[in-house]
Amino acid sequence: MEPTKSELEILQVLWKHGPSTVRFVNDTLNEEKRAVQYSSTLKLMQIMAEKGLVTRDESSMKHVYSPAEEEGKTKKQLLDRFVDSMYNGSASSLVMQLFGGKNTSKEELEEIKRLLDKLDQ
Amino acid sequence: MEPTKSELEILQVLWKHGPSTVRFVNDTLNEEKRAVQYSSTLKLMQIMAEKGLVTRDESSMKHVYSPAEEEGKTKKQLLDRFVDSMYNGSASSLVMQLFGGKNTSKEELEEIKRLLDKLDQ
DNA sequence: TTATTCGTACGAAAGTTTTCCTACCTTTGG
DNA sequence: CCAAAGGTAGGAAAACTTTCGTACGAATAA
Repeated sequence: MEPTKSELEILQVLWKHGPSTVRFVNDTLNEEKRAVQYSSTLKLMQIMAEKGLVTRDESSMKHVYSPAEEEGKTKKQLLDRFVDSMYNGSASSLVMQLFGGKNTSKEELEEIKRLLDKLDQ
Repeated sequence: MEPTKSELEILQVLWKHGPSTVRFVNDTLNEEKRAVQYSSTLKLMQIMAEKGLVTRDESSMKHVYSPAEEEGKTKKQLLDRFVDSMYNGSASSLVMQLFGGKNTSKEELEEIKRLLDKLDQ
């Protein structure tokens, strides 16, 4: 299923830091993103567990939540959806949009091409 | 302001076909996307006019709606936001995600590199 | 032991987005 | 002229997302 905006923020924390408690996720969100109450984060993570976006280990009193899907898999899925809805499925259109502006340096373009070369082998 | 998902669908129709009536947009959505009532599309487009996402010409009885912003400008904005929230602002991460999978052909990669070369000049 | 702290669960409510019913006006075809 | 078709406006409601107060049990420290 599709994570919402807030759910995605929580997933990012889990992907970055590994299996975590609600307390940890909430603290991280408050540091890195925005003020939010513990009970709000808890609620959201409970909903995510119901939806199957995360799993949770209830063996200890402090439940430990883990992402249900790999970061790459979920992100690729969201990216593909984005490309479909915005660029009619054309990845190269997206790339042009991304680098077509004036604010892309020669160096950055070279870097990208180098990365693409690696893929090519 | 940020278009919502449905609003974006409407903008896409307007960008693709130029200034249009509600009737035309609604028909197009029903053909290309999903079943939706005329009055729903109307309402949405009225809201978009209020928000300033579209302008409308009321001189005729059939109001004609136009996108307020250029397609490229809006899309670049949304794309940048996407890169920020998903890839921590790293465009090359996104590109890797996009082409990193097994399902990218050599030809497609070459095509992309050719396009990047053009930008480089 | 007992008060405090920390955890979960639940429900309500607020905010946002989407949908559509209905009233009412204008245009059009017969 | 009159009925039918097609247009806008507005409000209500449904659906979805987000927030948080509160109850209550478990752990902890004094």
